[in-house]
Amino acid sequence: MTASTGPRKVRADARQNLDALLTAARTVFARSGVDAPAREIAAEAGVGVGTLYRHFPNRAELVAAVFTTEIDATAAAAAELLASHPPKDALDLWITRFTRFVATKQGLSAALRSGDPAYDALPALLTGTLGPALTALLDAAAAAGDIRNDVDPLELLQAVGDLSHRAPSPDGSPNPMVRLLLDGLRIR
Amino acid sequence: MTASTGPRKVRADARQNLDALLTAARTVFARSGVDAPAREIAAEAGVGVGTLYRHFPNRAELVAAVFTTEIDATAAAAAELLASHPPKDALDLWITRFTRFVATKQGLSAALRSGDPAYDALPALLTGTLGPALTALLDAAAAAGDIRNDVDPLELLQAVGDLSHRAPSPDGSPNPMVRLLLDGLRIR
DNA sequence: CACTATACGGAACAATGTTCCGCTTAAGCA
DNA sequence: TGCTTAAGCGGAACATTGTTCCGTATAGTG
Repeated sequence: MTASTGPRKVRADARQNLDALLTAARTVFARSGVDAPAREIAAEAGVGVGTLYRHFPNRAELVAAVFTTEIDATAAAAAELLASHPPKDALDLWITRFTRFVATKQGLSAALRSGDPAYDALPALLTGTLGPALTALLDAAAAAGDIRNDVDPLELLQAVGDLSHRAPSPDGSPNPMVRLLLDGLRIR
Repeated sequence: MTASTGPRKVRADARQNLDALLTAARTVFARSGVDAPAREIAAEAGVGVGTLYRHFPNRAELVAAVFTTEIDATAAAAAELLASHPPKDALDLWITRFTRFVATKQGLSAALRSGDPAYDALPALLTGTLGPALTALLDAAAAAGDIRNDVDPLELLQAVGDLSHRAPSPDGSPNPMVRLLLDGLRIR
């Protein structure tokens, strides 16, 4: 028995359109990058732009909504990796995964650092859910004496994002510059 | 006696307008960032947009023209630093200088990696003149056994640019993430 | 089945990069 | 010095985009 608070039920067509928009956005982002025109997404969803903006106050919110699931999964992976690998390996593996996530989303990296207020929601999403995950990894590796402990997780997260625009190499090996950055972290 | 090849001399007002545009662009870029509207730059120069586009085929060319001097100076600094410092120090100092240059130009870093074809001229300018400078520094430091020698200078240049968007700290100390990257380079 | 709040579509608006073109004027020449 | 003419100019006009607005359609509710 749901509370009697709701004045009305959400319209069925509204829910459908919302789903259609998310699906369309996923498709279009993959095809044309995160900067794809709103009209293109609306068209792909078979919906007017007005409907798009009714469901998402602006592009950034839509982008955020589309990637939330994947970001949450990435965050969750940190704990799993930590449970099944030595701290340093867990950190490396997780960073590689994060790198691949960013590199895979055309234009995400650029959007993240664009400074364009239209994309304000993205950094918040990333730091909010990935920040704690990375912090856990860094703490564990630092406790094991593998890496220095004077690095701000959020800064590192941002930095790795900055370096992750190149398409990932087919063999799955991480971006060489990210590797360099991680080497800088290591205590030798 | 100049050659008789020139069908006509460049008009005096054209040359003046070009100077005015460069000056105006420098001013506006400093005030509003590299993404400032073309109209704003034209207005600041007291000139129509048509004139702007007559002198520069697109925004990127204008941006490139404005920064060429400074970029050339930065490239030249490499040789000087190499002559007056141990290789490793020269490298550090130069990177710091480059970092400050990028960080100082609002939006330059974003423009560089935007992938927007409108800015294609910028990476070419940077890699073209700064690439050789950095190569010389890396070669010297590698020869001295200070750093690994398996790093692509252009990739490193790009990476440092990617990490240099934050405003430089007032004390002139380099970006911590750039520092980390350089630590990764070092042979310990 | 009627009523109404919700949601919709898409025209309209604003900002921006870039192109076009009729008018102006500096250079070259007599 | 005055003419001719091509170089150069200004800014309106066009195309693309993000976002807002509003008259119309309709799902939920009683």
